[in-house]
Amino acid sequence: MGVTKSEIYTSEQNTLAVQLKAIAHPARIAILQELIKANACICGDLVTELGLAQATISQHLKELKNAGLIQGTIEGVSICYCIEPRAWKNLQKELNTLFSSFKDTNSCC
Amino acid sequence: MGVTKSEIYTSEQNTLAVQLKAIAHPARIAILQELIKANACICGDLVTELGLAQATISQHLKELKNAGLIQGTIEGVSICYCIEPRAWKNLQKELNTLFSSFKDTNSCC
DNA sequence: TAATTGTATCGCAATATTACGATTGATTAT
DNA sequence: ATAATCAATCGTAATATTGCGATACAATTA
Repeated sequence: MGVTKSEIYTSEQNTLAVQLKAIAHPARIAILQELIKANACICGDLVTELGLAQATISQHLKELKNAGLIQGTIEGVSICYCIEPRAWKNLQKELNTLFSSFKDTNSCC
Repeated sequence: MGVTKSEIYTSEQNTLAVQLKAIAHPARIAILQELIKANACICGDLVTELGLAQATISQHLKELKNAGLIQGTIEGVSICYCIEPRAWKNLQKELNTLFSSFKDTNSCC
């Protein structure tokens, strides 16, 4: 017990949950905003930008990468991170579908 | 250690993370979709609808309520849940801001 | 080759989450 | 009042997350 019962949900619900969980942390939100703001790839500046240890940042980057939301390419000594456009837009679409499926006509509470 | 360092982030980043975490679980996504689909308040049908124990559903509902995304009103013996329109639309707006702040012009990776 | 630099991984401790049975609390019906 | 019904809470077990120091790895530079 204590483990999410993924098998009782649709794959859409599961994947949406996984991607949402990836961005549901202030550090990872901050990282994504930095990547967007830079409008370019960012290498190791994230460690100095946020107030977290290098190991912690690396772990957050790994989770964002696992969720497919960012990508990293080797750029000499360092590694270049940026948004993965396809997954980003896809998540945006999924969220938009979910949120706009609610019509405010049922004010029954 | 092991606790999120909320103090190093902006309040916007923190509240967005809290609300995202609330919907970042397949059971809670399913609950929200049920509430929306019913286009009306739903009482205890959620337990039979999803395959989870009553205590578990109640706990998920509590988390959604804590995040302000749903509201429950007493309806006789049972309790009526529905989307909280204001918080729902606000989160939609926040997410739209985040997602559309990314312009796909920086294909440098 | 050796030193340097930037990043990933390991191992650990603290805390949070998930799920559920059992119980409690509140409201309606008998 | 008593029983029935529905939901919240408690307690507990299993697992996941968060953060970081220490270390390992990879690529460049001296």
